[in-house]
Amino acid sequence: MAGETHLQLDGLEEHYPPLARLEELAHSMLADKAMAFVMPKGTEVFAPGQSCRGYLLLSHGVVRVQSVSKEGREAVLYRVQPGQICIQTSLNLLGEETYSAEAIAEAEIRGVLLDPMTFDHLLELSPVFRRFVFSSIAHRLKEITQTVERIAFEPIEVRLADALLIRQDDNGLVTATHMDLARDLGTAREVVSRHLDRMVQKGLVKTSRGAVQILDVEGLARLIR
Amino acid sequence: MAGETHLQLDGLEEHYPPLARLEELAHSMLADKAMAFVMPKGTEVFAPGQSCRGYLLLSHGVVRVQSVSKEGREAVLYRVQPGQICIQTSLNLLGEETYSAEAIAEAEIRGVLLDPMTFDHLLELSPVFRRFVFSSIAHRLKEITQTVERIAFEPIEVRLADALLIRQDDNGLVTATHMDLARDLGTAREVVSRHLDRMVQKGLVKTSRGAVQILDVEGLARLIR
DNA sequence: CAAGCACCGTGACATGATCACCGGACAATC
DNA sequence: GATTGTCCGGTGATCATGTCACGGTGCTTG
Repeated sequence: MAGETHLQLDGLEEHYPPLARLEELAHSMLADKAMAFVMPKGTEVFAPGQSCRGYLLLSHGVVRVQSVSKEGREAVLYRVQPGQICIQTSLNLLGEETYSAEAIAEAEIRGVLLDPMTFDHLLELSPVFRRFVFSSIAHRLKEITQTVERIAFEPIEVRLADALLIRQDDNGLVTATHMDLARDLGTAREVVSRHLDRMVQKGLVKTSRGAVQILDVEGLARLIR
Repeated sequence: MAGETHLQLDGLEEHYPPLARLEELAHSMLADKAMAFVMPKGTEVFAPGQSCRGYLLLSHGVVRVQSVSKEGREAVLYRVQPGQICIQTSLNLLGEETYSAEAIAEAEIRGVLLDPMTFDHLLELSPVFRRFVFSSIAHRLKEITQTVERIAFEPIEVRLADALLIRQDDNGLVTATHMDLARDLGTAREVVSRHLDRMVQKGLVKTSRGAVQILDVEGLARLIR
């Protein structure tokens, strides 16, 4: 049983080495109280109204956190990668006012769930855990700051090239509709279509229904610089 | 001496009541180790390169945190109000990569400076302090999320009306150049000038060199809804 | 008072957002 | 295999915003 629970932490430690050096007491507490979870791709980890009771430590998969406007447009704030905390939950836990962000699992996600009390205890007794939490928060804040910069200052073409490079698989294939990409960038579908057109003209990509095939990674990367 | 230091905390407690209920030990530690500071209006609290060694707890004044693009355009990320922590410093302290945000005192600021070690000790021994820190972070994250939403979804007119209402003094006077307002919104001066023109046409405001006089607060507020 | 500078106004143009609409691709069904 | 409905993508018109290149005006300083 203990072995099984310990196994659940391995994924975390792999992505965040310091967690492997957790103090004896903290480690056993984490292994004891943390509840492993698996959620399928597409799960809404948290939504504007509903609050998720606990802190999520991610070991596998990616969570997209996005804000939704009244008119239904969306923009990605940041993505939570393995080895990080989904601190958005702490907002809900602290009973802040209504909050218009939602989190969606972009792939199957795995990790552990910490109840608020255990989280607080770990903060209290483990300097290592404190560093882990704060570096996670720092990373989050940095990402969202870069999001602001991109939306405010970068032209769509650059942001689109960026999104394509991030979403490509091993073969340079991006499985996403124009609408998906538009949501990612916080813009409209037509705008994405037109820019993809230009990229096709330049021989950078090839488009098909529901997917974009990258032909020239180097060329896209040059656009960004 | 102790009395004097205690006095420095009063401002904080006033804005964040829970801090007044700090545990005995934590309170004396805070009073003992925290260094009071006063910085004049316009001080650069931290800049992209230079890192400020410590955590700032603000009791008076406002700090504007903004991001700066390569081309020199700026956009306000959020403002730190009295009773809050300037957590941006924690980013620098954690040795994250270069960071393109800067913080500027919009008025004379006062508060206390906590060295990293004391900060960590307080986190360890005081549940109240932990709640304070996390609610501060939650607030920050919420503000910056709203910033993303505003930049991505709100038309300039609305954001300008918002900025004017926020910056007005007791008499409805906004002491700022068009350029200042443009920086606030992350847009260009000309855009602000033209929108102010329209507001003048509608009788909402009156403009003069270096200042905008609000004539119809209700009208501006209606624009925002 | 002359020069310099900060502040503001303006027109032309490029880019992005919005709206309305269309046609093709795909899946499910009969 | 034909029919139907839905999702996906293309297109033109129009408006909002950003960018560029000016020019003017009032304040300040020598």
